[in-house]
Amino acid sequence: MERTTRYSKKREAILTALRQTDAHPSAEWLYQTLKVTHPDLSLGTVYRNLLFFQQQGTVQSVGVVNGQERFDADTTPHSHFVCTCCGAVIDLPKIPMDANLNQAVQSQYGFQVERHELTFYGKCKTCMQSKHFEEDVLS
Amino acid sequence: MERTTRYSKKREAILTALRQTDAHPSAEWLYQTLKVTHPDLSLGTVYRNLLFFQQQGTVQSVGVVNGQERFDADTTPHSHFVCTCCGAVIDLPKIPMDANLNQAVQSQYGFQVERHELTFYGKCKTCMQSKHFEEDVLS
DNA sequence: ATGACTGCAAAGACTTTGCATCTTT
DNA sequence: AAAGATGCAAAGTCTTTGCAGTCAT
Repeated sequence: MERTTRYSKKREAILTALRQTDAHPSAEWLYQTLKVTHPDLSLGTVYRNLLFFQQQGTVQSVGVVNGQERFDADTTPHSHFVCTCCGAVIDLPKIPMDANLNQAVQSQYGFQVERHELTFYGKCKTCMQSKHFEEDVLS
Repeated sequence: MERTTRYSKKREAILTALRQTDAHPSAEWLYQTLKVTHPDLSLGTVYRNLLFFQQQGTVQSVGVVNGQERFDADTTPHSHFVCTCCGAVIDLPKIPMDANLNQAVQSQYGFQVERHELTFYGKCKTCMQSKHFEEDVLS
């Protein structure tokens, strides 16, 4: 039996929120943001729909930052910068991904490569300017 | 006051175990492995020492795979392959990292870039050969 | 009506932490 | 003796899940 998909107001709201931000939010962020307009939203629903979108290919995880998984509605290949100080995840459209690398790994190692991620780590502008020498939140 | 570091048998064992494998193990893996020779080892100690090594720069995290953080005692820049089927993390020494990219991001975006990671995702040879069409364990 | 979707809360998984004890220096 | 390191267990976070009720088709 094929499992059918039905419309859901919450699901639509979650995807819309994810598409309207470039913050690569966590489940918690989406939950807090959407609770304003959808007071009866449940955190479990956010998690369930994020999983749904990932299986659908609509949304991709950009990894775990500071213990929280972060999501991106832009599934086209692009690299990211992660601030080890504040945890911000920022798109780097000017740093292109090399699609040939997948093939290179595939032929040199014999793996079946689906995609790759290019992620930079360091301090974002805001954190660079902060006079306080605070500890990085990331290892 | 400066905090001094003292020798510890357990700490040495943890680092040695991490250096002797290329499996990019999790804390749990190290704990289970070392419990054989160090029956009184505690999982908390493994976590505490992994944090210690990271702050020291001796060990690096290669990210969270399947909910578990994975560690690498090889801190020289190199790329990785993550099997989305079995969770294996494999070094790709033949796929070099481009050290210039850090500088490129730094000058084009104004961030203070410390390092970058290049990670490929797909199926390893073992999982490719498995006749069973099992679900990927990763999203 | 059927079965997908949700809220709620409990459970699960991984990691951190407090405190008494043991070790290193 | 002083202070770091550990064991143990409790606590803390983030995520998943069971179930009864709700909603879309």
